[in-house]
Amino acid sequence: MTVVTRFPPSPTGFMHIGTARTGLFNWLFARRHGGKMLFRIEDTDRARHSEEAVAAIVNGLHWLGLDWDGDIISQYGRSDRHAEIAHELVQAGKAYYCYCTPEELEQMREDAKKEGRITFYDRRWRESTLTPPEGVKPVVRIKAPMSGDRVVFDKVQGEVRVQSEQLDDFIILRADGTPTYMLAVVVDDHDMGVTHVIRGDDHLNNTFRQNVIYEAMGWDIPAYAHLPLILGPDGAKLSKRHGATSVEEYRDMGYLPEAMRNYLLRLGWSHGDDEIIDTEQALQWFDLEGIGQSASRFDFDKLNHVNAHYMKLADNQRLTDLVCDLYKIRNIEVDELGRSRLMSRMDELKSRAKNLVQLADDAEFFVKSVPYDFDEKAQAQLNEDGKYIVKVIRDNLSELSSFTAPELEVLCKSVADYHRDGKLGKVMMPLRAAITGRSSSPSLVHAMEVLGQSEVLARIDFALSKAV
RNA sequence: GUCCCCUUCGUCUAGAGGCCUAGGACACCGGAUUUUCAUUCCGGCAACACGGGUUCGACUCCCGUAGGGGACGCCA
Repeated sequence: MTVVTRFPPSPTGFMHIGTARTGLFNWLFARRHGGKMLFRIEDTDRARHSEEAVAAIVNGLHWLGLDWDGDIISQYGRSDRHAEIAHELVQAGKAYYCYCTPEELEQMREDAKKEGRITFYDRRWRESTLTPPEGVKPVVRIKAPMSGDRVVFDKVQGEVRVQSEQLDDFIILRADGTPTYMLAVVVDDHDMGVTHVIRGDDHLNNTFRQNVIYEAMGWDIPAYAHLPLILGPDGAKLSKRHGATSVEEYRDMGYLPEAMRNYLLRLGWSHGDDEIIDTEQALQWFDLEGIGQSASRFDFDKLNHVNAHYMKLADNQRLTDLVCDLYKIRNIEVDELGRSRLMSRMDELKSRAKNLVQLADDAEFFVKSVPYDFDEKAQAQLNEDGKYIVKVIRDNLSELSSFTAPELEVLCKSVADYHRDGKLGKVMMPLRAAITGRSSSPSLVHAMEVLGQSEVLARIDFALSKAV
């Protein structure tokens, strides 16, 4: 049997991080078994049908590096088929028309609440021979079993059992003839040949309802795997106030897609003590057995750590492109010279940064040119003492015939020996402030080499003329 | 409120009755390296929610309590 999974987001206009993880798991499982992952938009509700919203999800998926098989299916486009099944069930006596008014339902709901029941519909039209009231468009309800236990065998949660009394005759077709989600998922999953339903825990209860439809139609029930939810760092449901909830936000914060995949994978799935698991490895290891049963909290520290790891592995050319994209957003023009400076120091830059934004901050001085700002700490470095030593360095620098890192280091050391008791920091810090405008930077002598003699001298002159 | 699910260091987790003096990773603390910051490398702190069973033996199995999460729509 070929494995077929599905990725069925609601078109909300962005891709929630939980949706992304579910997508990743479905994708890994399908690919691992040489199967397919289908992509379906859950838009039975006409109001949800939106091209832009779909595009946002597609972009998120692309960025994450996941793909799918076949065309994107719209549930909205399949409503005739859904309605057909609903009517078939009515014909077969497994579903029926219900003419209850919203008021009647509201009343039943209140009564149920009073009695502490989970179900509320009293099935008054189930076997009714009453004449339908005038002018009321009926909904179609399915006949749910009224006694015994219902059981779901879940790949993650194990055997889950519930009493049939907990299920009522839920609606499968609305009064306007459109299908409800419950009907649409089942019909679509069946028609699309889905073998494994891997989805959020919040659907576990729905599974019992959906199985009623499968059974009424005599269809095979797929394997289920319900993933525990991702919570915010404080244990509450992950929401906007925790920071980022959508994958595009993580992209904008400078995380790499391969790092997100690794982090998301480990959040709720494990393979012994392995922590760094790249996608290639995951494709060989992923299984449903490794999925944990409890909800997990999103931890930025760990994400940062994983991301830093993948930053070090990333291709320099690619990182340079990504950083230049960030500079573009910052309105910083990067010419060929700037690019080549970035490239030549990328090995060091990427080993220092936890994410792209940090890398961009760290390397900004490479792409800026002479009038630039000095941050507070840099200004403090350029006091009388600082300026004095920078001036000394400047005089020596201008006479240097070979402007390379080793020689620059020797020079700085000798200046430190001669003027500052051998304390190299006393020399480097003011110099760093002058050249980069900041109090911390990558290796200064290497940076100077890359910047070149005339640029370094120009920067020093600028700093000396400007600093207080 | 009713039903369902969950419960190992602060966090992510390993653990399928004796391998556990409970392992790893992140974070944190200390040390080494370093021109700053960061990296890197060592070392340290830190958990089986609680109460009952079952068993020669329970982190592992069962029951209960507490806590957390989810579901209860003509939403998905």
